[in-house]
Amino acid sequence: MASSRDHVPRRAPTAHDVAALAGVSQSAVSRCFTPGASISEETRQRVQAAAEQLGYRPNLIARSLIKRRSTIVGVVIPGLQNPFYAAMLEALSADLATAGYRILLFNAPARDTPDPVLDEMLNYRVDALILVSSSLSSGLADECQKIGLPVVQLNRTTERSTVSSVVGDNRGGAEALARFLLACEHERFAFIAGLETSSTGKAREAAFLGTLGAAGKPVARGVANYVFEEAEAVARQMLGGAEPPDAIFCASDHMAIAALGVARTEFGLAVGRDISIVGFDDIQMAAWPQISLTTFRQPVRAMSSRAVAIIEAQLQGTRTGLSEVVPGDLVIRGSTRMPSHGVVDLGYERVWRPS
Amino acid sequence: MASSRDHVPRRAPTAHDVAALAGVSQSAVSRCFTPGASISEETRQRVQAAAEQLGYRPNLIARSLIKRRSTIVGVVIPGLQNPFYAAMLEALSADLATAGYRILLFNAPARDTPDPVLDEMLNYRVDALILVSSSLSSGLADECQKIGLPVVQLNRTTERSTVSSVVGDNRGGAEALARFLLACEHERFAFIAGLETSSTGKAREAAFLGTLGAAGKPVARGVANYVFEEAEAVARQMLGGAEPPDAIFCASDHMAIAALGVARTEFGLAVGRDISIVGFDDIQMAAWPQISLTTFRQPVRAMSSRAVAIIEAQLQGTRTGLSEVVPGDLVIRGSTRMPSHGVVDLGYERVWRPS
DNA sequence: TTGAAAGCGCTAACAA
DNA sequence: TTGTTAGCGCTTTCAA
Repeated sequence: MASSRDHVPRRAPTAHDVAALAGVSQSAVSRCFTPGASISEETRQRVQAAAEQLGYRPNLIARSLIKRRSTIVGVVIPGLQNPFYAAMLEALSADLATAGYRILLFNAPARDTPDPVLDEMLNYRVDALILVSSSLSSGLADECQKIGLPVVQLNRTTERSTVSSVVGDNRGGAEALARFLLACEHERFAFIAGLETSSTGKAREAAFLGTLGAAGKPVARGVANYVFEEAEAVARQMLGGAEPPDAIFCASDHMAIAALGVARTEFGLAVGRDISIVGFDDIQMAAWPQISLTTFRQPVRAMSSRAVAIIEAQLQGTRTGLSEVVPGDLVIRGSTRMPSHGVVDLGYERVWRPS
Repeated sequence: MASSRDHVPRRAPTAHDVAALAGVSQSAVSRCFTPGASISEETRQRVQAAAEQLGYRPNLIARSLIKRRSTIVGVVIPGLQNPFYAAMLEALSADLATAGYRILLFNAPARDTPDPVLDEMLNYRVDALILVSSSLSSGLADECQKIGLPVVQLNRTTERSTVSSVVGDNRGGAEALARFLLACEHERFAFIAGLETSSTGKAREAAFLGTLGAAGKPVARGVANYVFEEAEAVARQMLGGAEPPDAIFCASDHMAIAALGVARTEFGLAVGRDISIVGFDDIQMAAWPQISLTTFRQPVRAMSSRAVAIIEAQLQGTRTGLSEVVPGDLVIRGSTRMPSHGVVDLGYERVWRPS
């Protein structure tokens, strides 16, 4: 049997312990670990040696308590199974790290106001909150504003003046897709919606229907809640119907890929000829050769860095309730016909930019 | 100009403020927010009312300091662009939330010992550390053990006795894939490796080469560092060579899908007849009809929950350095030929279980 | 440059 | 059941 002494969990050494060993005051130890502090080279050496010997590491929890800054940002984000969110989290992680922040993560299915969760985050005294595809209740929004906590919604708009938001160009993108499909000379249109409650989804739908309506085209509609399997089911039902659509716009790439699979493998359709299918986001997989999905890009990196920039601005000054729209491109791939005008070849990809 | 008074960020109310308003002691307020504490119904009401009025929320930072428990677990995880890691993070998030923990996230490219990062996490006094596909330096491992901090490596093995680990069945899986490809009567084998330094990758490669070697089959080899584009390049080069392989094992699904795309779209191969391509992980996309990749499954949910269970066990007792292998299945899809024996149809999927 | 002392907001004995 | 009293580990005046 191994010596049980090996397993005794000692408490971590404190600045006090280091001070005692180095023969200095505890505040000297603190100064040694504070960048701009006034401390002699000799003391610093002594302290550093003692700290090393003991394996001392400054307790950031204690520091946060005193400084009233945790350098932690709370990030609330839904379904990482959707590559769009995974990419967004990766971007946020990089941008926040650069700005000197850590992420306290909460990953949960998209809901409108995950209040109990947010309560938790606020109790941890995060320095700011980033809500991806979800929004704040008015009570919580007021509270955040009262204590000066920056909040930015990513991929959701809000009418609350105290909450900032960053979104892709939902209106412009959906309108472009509608015009693009018209340019491809399609006749029977369909839209597969995500969540009924999503401001983002509603904006895309309104712009798509509006543009098509102005051209005198009706649009069939289904709802798939941003769920892959539900999108398959909706597509299956649409394509199996009496007057199947020859152009489908799915509110996200993830759903569009589901529809694509159904059209190709279950209905044997030549996607890009018989039928065009488009999505929204431009996730990584949209560019895979087996997928090759035409879609409107939401520039994840740009959206993330704008969100972080807004937080930093809000943490400095007093400006609040900023709202930004990040523009994107309509990327043309193999899942659609090629229109006769507006196609611009950038070399590594084709985009649609009608005059 | 709006009244500047609107923007004054007041400090958040403390238990002290609540106590003053409610006319009780500060400790009464504390008790009111401590589940099992002894407090009269009347006081609790008064405190609750005051707390509500002020918008009080207990400061968990202060609580952590005193309790020496943060209820935060540090998670270090690489490339969320790889759906395997995104799924793993989602699973960890769910399991840790159930166990009452929050996640302090660090997302960075896979390296062996991201020490500066880990330093940070330890300074935040996380209650435990989960390292996905990366490992601890011996110095840090010792330190963690000294202060009784549970560490578990997920998807990496270790020889350090103080660090626990949870991995999929890398040996068994790679061996099964080798035997499977032999049963499919392939002749010219190739292996596309991930990172040369990954214990997981090495185990897969050794088992694959070993099994094939025992059958007298040589194996061509390339390295793609788990990067999609690199895998495409390696596949392109292999398939364009003099004696192209008719069976390729990629160390991850992500790379296998890259190879699949090249084989299908660039070389016009009938994958599943001319050539078989297999991966490892069974990510969501492997089941997409356009992909349909035969692969060995790493059960993400099971791995995550084992990791969390180990942490909880380690937090309770003294057991340390546990090491678990979570079994998986070889899932047969369209990217391979169908062997003449061992195929078991489960209804929703086919797996390979030779007698 | 240094140390002493007073907290940051809370929990946990200990008395009352 | 309550209030009083020490701290948790650190930063930050303030004197020395």
